Amino acid sequence: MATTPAKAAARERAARILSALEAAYPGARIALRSETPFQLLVAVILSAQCTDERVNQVTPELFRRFPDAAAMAEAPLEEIEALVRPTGFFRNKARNIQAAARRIVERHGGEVPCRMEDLLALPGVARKTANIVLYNACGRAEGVAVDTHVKRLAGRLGLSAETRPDRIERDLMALFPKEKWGPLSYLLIEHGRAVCRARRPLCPRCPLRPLCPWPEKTA
DNA sequence: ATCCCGAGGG
DNA sequence: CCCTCTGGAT
Repeated sequence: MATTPAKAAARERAARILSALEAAYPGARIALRSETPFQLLVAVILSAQCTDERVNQVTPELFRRFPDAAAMAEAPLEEIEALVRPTGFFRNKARNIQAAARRIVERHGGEVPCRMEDLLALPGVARKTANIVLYNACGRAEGVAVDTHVKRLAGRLGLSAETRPDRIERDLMALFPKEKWGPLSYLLIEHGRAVCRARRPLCPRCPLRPLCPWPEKTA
């Protein structure tokens, strides 16, 4: 594999950032609650532009009524809409959840497929959602889940100068070893929530301060 | 680029 | 009021 001193230096810096994150957030992992791969998929679809806490408030009742793909495929759409309304975008989310459930029943025997190509073919599922399902339900990461937190932190930390999620993901995949792709998302998300917040980032108490090129806005 | 969409913080 | 929260489809 061809490499350059600049790329090696970038990976070295990325490794230091990763070590600091692992030390600061030893328990970082997915916060969405689910019992099965299908429930995980539904929870991730619901998490778009919504806090995971709110998703966890609606999923217990949703999964009690429609626990698997077969049940969700037959559910009255209005009922799904009513149950997921607090998460926002409820019509799109309900429609996508049911359409995905039907496709899973018809083409995958009722079980969430563990192939990237099959996941991306599900309505409402793009790389961010597929990456999370692959890592958490299938036990292997084929990429880095780039959500709003990862996007923001990658920019501030100088890990990527891109704005498109797929390009940010490509940059992160080049910077970190494959076995870190899965955990990396949760470390960045945890840090993004606790310290490197979108609005008033807490730079003075940031464990990554010496490694961060972002100009501090707070004193 | 725009739309979908609710809830909470400041 | 404006911004943000684990996006995706048109």
